[in-house]
Amino acid sequence: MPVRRGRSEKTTLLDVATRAGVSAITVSRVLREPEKVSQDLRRRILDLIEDMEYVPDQAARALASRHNSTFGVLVASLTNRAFLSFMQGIEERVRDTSFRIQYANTHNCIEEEKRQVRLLLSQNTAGIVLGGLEGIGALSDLIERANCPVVQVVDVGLKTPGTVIAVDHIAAAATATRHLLKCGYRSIALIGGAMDERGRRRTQGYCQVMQEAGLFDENLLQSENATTTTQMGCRLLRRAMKLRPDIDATFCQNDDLALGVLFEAQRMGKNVPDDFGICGYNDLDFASVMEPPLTTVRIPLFEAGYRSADIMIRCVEGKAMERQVINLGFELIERRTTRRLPA
Amino acid sequence: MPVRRGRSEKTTLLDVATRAGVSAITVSRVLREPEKVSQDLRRRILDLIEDMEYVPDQAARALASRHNSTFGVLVASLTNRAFLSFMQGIEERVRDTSFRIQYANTHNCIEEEKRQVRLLLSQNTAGIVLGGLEGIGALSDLIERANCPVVQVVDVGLKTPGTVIAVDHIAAAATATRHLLKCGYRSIALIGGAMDERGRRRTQGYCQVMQEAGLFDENLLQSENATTTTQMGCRLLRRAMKLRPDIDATFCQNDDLALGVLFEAQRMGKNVPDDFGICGYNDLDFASVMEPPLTTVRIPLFEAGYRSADIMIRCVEGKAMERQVINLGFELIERRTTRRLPA
DNA sequence: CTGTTAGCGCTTTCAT
DNA sequence: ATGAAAGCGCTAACAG
Repeated sequence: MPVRRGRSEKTTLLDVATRAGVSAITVSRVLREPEKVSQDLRRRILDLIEDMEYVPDQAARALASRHNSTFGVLVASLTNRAFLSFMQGIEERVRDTSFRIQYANTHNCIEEEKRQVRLLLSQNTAGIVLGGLEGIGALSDLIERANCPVVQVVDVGLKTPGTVIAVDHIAAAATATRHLLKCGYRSIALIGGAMDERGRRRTQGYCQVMQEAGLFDENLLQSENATTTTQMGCRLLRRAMKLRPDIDATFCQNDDLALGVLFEAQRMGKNVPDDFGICGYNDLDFASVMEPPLTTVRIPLFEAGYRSADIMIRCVEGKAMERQVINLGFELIERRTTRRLPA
Repeated sequence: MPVRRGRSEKTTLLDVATRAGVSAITVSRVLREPEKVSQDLRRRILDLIEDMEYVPDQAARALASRHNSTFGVLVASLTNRAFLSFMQGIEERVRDTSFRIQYANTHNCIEEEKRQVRLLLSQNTAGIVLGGLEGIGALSDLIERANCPVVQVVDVGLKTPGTVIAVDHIAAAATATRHLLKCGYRSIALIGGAMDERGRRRTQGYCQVMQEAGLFDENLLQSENATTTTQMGCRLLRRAMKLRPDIDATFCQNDDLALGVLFEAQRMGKNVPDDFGICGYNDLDFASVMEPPLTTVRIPLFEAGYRSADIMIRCVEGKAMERQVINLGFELIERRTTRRLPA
């Protein structure tokens, strides 16, 4: 390494102990079980630690104790705004604790998921959060054998060991589609992104409702297996209109897409919501202030992250919990990219 | 811990060595310096490793070698889309290497920055990336003493030790403002977000140009010291118009804000770009497909992330480099939220 | 090319 | 309430 070496060899526990005239273990205790050390001594050592700028070596700690204080957070992709909310939730809960977070991105690849989970497990990670991964099935063996809490954010009804924060994408998508029907739209296109588990479930919810209504048509399904973007929304709407020029509404699998659809619809000279309805998904920040404001389905992703972290922390701290399944629910937020329901 | 214990004690290097009838160090070598072990033996051991599902213990490795294979990435906040691009760049470069990434969020707090950097340094982190932090000055001591590469993404002209990826926010903001003036707008408001270092510099660039033009007015400055959102864009435009109803253009410090300004301007019945010009910042994904498409300044954040990681990796791999300063530049992208320049 | 010895910095376990 | 001894799983340094 071409890099300048730190000038001072770093301070160790022993250095502090020697200076304090005690043995290493006492200093160690001050840090981890302060109540087991007498007032005076404790204070003296604490001062010394500050003075000497002693910082414990996590590697040594992890090796000796076989416990690690980092949580592993695995998500399928970093590109999506939805994941940002999720990560923010985790962050918020972990903040001001001594836990650290290691994020990894599996790029929607099952092999990579396995590799990463195996890696985390072998490092005595304090806990693992799996957000929106693909290989639920493939992972269950690993998860069962885990000796740390594993929290997964997955769709309702998917079987998996470990604690589950569930989101019901099928029901949410069905609700959105049904809403569009109630508003009187008939040719409702589905504008979608990545065909991961969640995407497939949303598609399924949409298809069920459309079939029941006798309005299903494959040509109404437009998606690209990639991260959703506003640009993609524009592109997919154009593509859909070519196949079915009579389309009078879209259910978009993400508000990003919906934003694109709105702009593209404006370019096409359509009047939203009278001629053309739009329903989004996720209630991203801009949804409420678009013109017109976007009707969308809100999934509490921040909360999902927050509670994932909370579960891990409680578990590690011994405030145990049985394996549990938490359903976060969803909410249809009716704004003005869809017509008022006929009275 | 209430959690089920892993059934098998985990396999160690020694286990593999014993089974192979060699000493531990040989197995260790197979993993780290395979060329130093004979073909046959190497293959035999590799098979065994696979068979026994041996995964090296990173903590032990880090402790023994005093090297850690994770990079620390410190950013001021996770909420901003700009950081997402940056993180994606890092991710892309680190992908398919054996390095791991540990992100931390300093919540725009200098104390927290110090704490985190100190922590990373004490853990023999392989490298550190500091993205858009506040305490450049406060950190320089720590950075100088670092024994690993430290890459900072900061504004041009800020003095700091370590390698720097520089962005010239003053010049970029000045260019944007000048463009609006050239288009013939006169009452140009500044719509801003977090007053961190970058924000202040952008403001500075704007102020300089407006002052030179004799058009500066404090009432044209509208900002909230918080993460930019589309909603904030709407709010700030309304606020600005109250103070200066004659505003005919805005320079927004983020495209998020610009999106909000566009919607709000539409609600006010303004005609963009004829009555009202908008210039954004960052060229986020939706900028090119808005209606009308957004004039904005592109800062290559993905590239900043990619190159940060690249520098660290090269440095660690010994393909050394002197401390360097890389200026990524910026680009004004003229679209249609600003009038055509008079010919 | 392979092995021996020592020890990274901390915590565990058992004593006092 | 404090300490001594041992060792976590691995790699550095030196031998052969």
